[in-house]
Amino acid sequence: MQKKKVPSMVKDEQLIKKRREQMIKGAVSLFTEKGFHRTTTREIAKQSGFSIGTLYEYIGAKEDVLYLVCDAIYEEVRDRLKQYLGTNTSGVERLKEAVAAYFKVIDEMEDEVLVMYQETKSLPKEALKYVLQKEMEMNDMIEQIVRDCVEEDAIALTNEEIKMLAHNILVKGQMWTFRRWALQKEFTLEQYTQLQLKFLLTGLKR
Amino acid sequence: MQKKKVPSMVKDEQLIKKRREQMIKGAVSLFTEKGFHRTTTREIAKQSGFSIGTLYEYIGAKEDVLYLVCDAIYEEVRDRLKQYLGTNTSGVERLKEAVAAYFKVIDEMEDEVLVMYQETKSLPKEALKYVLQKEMEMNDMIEQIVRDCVEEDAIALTNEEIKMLAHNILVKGQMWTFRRWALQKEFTLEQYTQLQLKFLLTGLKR
Amino acid sequence: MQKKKVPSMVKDEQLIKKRREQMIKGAVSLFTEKGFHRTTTREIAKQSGFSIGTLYEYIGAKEDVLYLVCDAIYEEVRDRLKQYLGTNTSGVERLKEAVAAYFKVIDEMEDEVLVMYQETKSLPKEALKYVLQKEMEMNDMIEQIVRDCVEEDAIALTNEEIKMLAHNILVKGQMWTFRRWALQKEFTLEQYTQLQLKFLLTGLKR
Amino acid sequence: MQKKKVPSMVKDEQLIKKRREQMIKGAVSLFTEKGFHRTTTREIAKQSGFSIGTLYEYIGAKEDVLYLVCDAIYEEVRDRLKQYLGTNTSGVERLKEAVAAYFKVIDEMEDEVLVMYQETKSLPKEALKYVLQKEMEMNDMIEQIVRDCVEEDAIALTNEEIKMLAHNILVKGQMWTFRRWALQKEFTLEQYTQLQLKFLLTGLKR
DNA sequence: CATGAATGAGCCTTCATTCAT
DNA sequence: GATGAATGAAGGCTCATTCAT
Repeated sequence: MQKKKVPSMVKDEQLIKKRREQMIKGAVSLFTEKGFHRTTTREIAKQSGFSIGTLYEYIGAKEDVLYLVCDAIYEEVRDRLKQYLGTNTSGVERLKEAVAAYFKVIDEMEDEVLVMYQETKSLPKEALKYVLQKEMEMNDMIEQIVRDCVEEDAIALTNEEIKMLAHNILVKGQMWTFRRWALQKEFTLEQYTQLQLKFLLTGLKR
Repeated sequence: MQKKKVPSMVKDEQLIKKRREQMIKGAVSLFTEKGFHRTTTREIAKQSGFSIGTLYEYIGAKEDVLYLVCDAIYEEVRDRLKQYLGTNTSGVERLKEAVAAYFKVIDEMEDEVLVMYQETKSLPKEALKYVLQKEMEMNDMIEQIVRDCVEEDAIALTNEEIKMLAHNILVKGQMWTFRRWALQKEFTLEQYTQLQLKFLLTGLKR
Repeated sequence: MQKKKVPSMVKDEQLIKKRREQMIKGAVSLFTEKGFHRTTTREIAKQSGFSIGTLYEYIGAKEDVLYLVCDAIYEEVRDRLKQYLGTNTSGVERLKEAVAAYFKVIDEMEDEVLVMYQETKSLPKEALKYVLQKEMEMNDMIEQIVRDCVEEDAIALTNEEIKMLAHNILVKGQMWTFRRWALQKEFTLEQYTQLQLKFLLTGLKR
Repeated sequence: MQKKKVPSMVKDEQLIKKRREQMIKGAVSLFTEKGFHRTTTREIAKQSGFSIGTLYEYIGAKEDVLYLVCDAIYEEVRDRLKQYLGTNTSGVERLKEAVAAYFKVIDEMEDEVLVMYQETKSLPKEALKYVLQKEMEMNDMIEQIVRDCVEEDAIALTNEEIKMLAHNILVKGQMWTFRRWALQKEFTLEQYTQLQLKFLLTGLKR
């Protein structure tokens, strides 16, 4: 699927990038605080450091901001994840490292992930599809890591089980944010990671 | 915490109950389709089968509708769950049955649960607290079932593990709705239940 | 001009009178507190001791309540004034007594007079005319008393002066209510009366 | 007391002033015709020559319009009055001129004064206080003129009498508007002024 | 006669978007 | 490119009035 083209009146690609970065940063903080719908375009413009007129030089509609935000977050989560993913280990160990890395990324980008997670549904259909595809790519990344384990005979899983496991891992990451009101009261990230890994893996080893 | 009193101009308690049931039903279908913020009070009234004026005879503000919806869903999930929970089995078997029952309830109330799940954050602070508490009660219910298993020596878990497991089970139920775009394409409820039970339990047995 | 007919669904004239008295009493207290426009018909009904449905059995529209209130107040002011007006004196003495009596009535009915005074303009045209006519009758009453003085040669005034004096007296009564935030801080009714009489009369005597 | 700050989204102070002047002009004509409560914000916007959206760029709430109107009128009355007040005369003559000037101003601003006079009570509490204070300033202005006469030995009055006289003069000005339905039928402004001056002064001279 | 639930026109206000400067 | 004043559709909510019981 094509990356959605967010329209801009401005030619200078460099400038577009810069302005949109300001925008995303401002928007995330506002969305975190009051959600997408309760945030006005004026507020976004102000928080981004420019006028409402300028905001609309770089987007076509308010929803584009949300799209940009979601897109950027996915990108960053993926990039950071790749960075953390040392490939020097293998088998279950690699899976554990991957999960821990994923959780770490999520924790670092708590607010962003939560926003993305809660507001995605407000995207217009086209954008939603695209973002959902990004989510599936994330899923595929995780799935691949699991699949590697299986192929290395480190664990034995059917194809369906692999898919399910990937979903589970993904959600366990997300729930660290959307259930933080309960989880982060009881566990540190490390505890959370260890416990979840235990639940995830125990019995999976040969 | 006190149940939030939603104000009504109408005195007949019976009627209030009836109208609010209409309201909740209408609202859920709309919230499912377009979300809380994109749904107008006029639409809610119409879908509920009465006028905008009448709607406001039974609520004080739009947010009250959301609260009523969330409250009703929790209540119904809990009631149905209790109904399904046959107490004739014990140990791990009982846990499995409970999880299956819980998943079944979630599946039956898909739309409702999804709405509640996605829109809860739009509640005003007081109402949010109350609803979050309901969520914790659900958590406690699951936790108790797990705890029973542990006390029967059916499984061995630390206190923290019990808590985490309860969270996991709860979320695994919810994700059936909020990831349905992926999960329900690949799995039937039965498959989903079986697979999740397998992941949940394998290795937990003595 | 005809007294405006306020429509009623009820036949029993006795009952109409009773209910409307309740209504006027309730309405005055509410209008005093929040003004005609900010008072709802529901509030009037409640304060009057019956339901909104019953209210509309005795009036045709909200404005009728205001009309009824204004009419009743004029009536009462006039009645009380007549009562106070001992006819045993004559000349300037009688004028002074009349003014003092008038001021006393105003003071006793402060709230009512103020309401009438401030809300009259909200009456529908027809009713306004009628009420304004009542005001003119009041004017005439005062004028007559002044005119008597002149005819008795107690004071010398042209016809125009008589008219103006009547207006002045009337307004001096009303201002005791609508400037009470200033006047009643500085003067008692007695002081106010004495001072105003002095201003009114000094120099008028032969 | 601080002048109430009416909020505006627009930054250009010059523009704010201009728009608010349009607004006040439009609002006065509407309030005169139908009163504050019966006038809608849309009507105000239209009459002012801009859209409802623009109206709200210059005020925070409908009541602000009323406040702006009242404030502006007081200001203008005071300014005009100062202008008319030639200081070349003294004693009773000066008082007479002042009263005549005041009446003239009132007559010129009939509608405005009447509006202010009748709708003041609809102001929110804070604004009401502020406007009442303006009224007291007016009072003080008149009082000072009277006091000057007394100090010049032109007339002899106790302190209380001075205060009362100021109130009387003020009200005699206002009544020219709120009793115009009667007074302006019978008198021209000049006649009214002469007669009132006569009543006011006769006997006050040494 | 009394009641009060139902109605919907209409109000105030917000805010995404445009466009002249 | 940047600005921010202008716009008006649309939303939440109120309340005078009606009418079935």
